[in-house]
Amino acid sequence: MVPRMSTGLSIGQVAERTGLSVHALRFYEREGLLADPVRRESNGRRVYSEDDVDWLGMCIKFRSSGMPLDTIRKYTDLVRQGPGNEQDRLALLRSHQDHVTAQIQELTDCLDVITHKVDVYSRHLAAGTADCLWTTPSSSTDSAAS
Amino acid sequence: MVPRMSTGLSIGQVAERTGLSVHALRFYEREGLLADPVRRESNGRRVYSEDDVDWLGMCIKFRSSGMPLDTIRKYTDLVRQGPGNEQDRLALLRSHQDHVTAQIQELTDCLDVITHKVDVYSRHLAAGTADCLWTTPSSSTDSAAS
DNA sequence: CTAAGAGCTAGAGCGCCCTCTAGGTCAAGC
DNA sequence: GCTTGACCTAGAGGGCGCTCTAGCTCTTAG
Repeated sequence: MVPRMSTGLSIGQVAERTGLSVHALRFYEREGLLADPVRRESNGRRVYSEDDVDWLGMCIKFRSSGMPLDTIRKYTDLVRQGPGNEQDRLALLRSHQDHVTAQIQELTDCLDVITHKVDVYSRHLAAGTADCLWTTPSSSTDSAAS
Repeated sequence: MVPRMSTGLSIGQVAERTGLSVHALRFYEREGLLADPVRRESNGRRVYSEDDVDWLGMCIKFRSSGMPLDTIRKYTDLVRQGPGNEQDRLALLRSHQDHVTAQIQELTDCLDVITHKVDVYSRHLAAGTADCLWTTPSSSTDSAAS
């Protein structure tokens, strides 16, 4: 089943497309993160399909939203096992969805704090570059901005 | 029994309040993340002030929004140096603000992908638990959900 | 014929951020 | 007096996610 011979990509090409390093690609493979085993040329070189690239794209999304490699492997295993475990996949995805949502919330909270500090400093700097204010390096220095 | 004066907290109490471990608190201190040196009792034990706790709270916000310890240390150094470097502090904060904004964007994108997959699986599971569909464990298995 | 360049494997190394251990002090309670 | 528990220091250890090295094979261009 080689749907498209037309696109058989070398590891270097996949690295370029995905932004992952060749090292990372081999590493991901060793770690069992690829849905199906990468084909090899007669000389042993990896040949990636478009599906592989798509899958890697999904892995990258998972990773960049903080899913540990271990969890990606679990998901991959489920998919590899084939039909019948969709509720497990769904549970895993939902769990991650919750996690990402929580992360966004957390970051949004942090952003509020940071933005507030930025505003305080901006205003402080705008209102007189002369440093007549701010004479005490004590507690008020920064906590005023918090 | 350590009901101190209104402000004078042991490392254990600070750990409890902040959620950091006592190890982490000592580690942060070693790493120069505290605005002013922690006071000590005569016996050498740390005594934290409310300001220290506030500062730590800010560090935690920084950390949980992905600021490396190194950057927190730089910020701390600026604050410790006292007035006169507000534009530097502001630059650092703005830079982090951008970073956090980008992270939120990234996570939001990931969440879209994940939510889409969740929807696909939900629909699939809702529409017949019988697994008459989904017969091929080949490419369509998961990429259909992507 | 040679050299460059891409690929291969196995495994070591690294950066970050804690976390834990060893070995000790001190204060309070039984 | 002895144990318990919170604290101390210095430094080792560990998890994660890559990244890099060593030593090799091929293929291709000059």
